Amino acid sequence: MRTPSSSSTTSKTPCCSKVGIKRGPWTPKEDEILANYIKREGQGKWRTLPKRAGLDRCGKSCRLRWMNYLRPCVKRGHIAPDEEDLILRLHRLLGNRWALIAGRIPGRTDNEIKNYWNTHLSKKLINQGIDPRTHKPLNPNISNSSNLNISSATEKEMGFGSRPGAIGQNNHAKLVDCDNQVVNSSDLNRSNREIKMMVQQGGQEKEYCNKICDDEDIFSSFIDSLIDDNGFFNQDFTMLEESSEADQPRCWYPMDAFGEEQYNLTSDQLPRFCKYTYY
DNA sequence: AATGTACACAACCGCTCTGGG
DNA sequence: CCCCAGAGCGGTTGTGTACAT
Repeated sequence: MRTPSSSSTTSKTPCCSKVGIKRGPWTPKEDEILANYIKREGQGKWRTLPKRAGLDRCGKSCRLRWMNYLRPCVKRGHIAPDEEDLILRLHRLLGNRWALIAGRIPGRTDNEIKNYWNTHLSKKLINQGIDPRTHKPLNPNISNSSNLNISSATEKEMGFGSRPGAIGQNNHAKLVDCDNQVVNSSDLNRSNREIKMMVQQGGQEKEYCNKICDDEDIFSSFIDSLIDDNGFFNQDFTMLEESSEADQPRCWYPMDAFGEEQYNLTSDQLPRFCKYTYY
């Protein structure tokens, strides 16, 4: 790890400019002091925490050590195949938003996922002929991604899609914001969270939902739905139908899930994404 | 056995965002 | 509106270790 003599090669001063602040690997004793202090006093006020706890570390270092290593909920060890698949899907949706990705994988930290991505998954994708940044084939001539061992969910397109199967050939969909600008995956948790879905059906573009993602929980559910194999994006849009109850908030759901009968469903019975997609 | 190389991951850095005064 | 401190994020680096020569 870094030693005091190996500090940044730039001329900028490090965050811990104080002489005498210890850097580099944490000792078991330091871990114990930090963990005991946080258990006793709680976390926060990182800048002053080292002094209060009696550590010769900077606040940032303490925070990092706690968040990435000492927290009781941190799960360490081998990344399971299902976790790996989830990381792949989330990265395809969110890009290098490690904290956001980590937030959806219980017990894993952003640092751990970032490291795992850089040391394992990016190389794995490259070996499979996939650009790890775009999740698209490195060689444009290779279009059949089913040979590339990507789950169906990771193939979902956020813009207009035309992938036969999950997205019908004649019905394409895109997510747009309130200005009708296409929302890319990297924009999903940015400032504009009013998203609606535009679906092309029979030559016409229909608006299927809007005003979603007004708060973190709803946005969180929206992300869930995007990465869920059984979620909306895996439905064939040819099966979409609208509720027509005039005096109730209308929402859409895939017909294949409920048949063509009159809907009489509680919110709990609706697909997760649909719960929030009124218009 | 000695040396070199590649890899994994903990830790650091600079930057941005947010909220309070 | 501005300033500042605190917190958090993503990119990068350094070191220990496993493996190859």
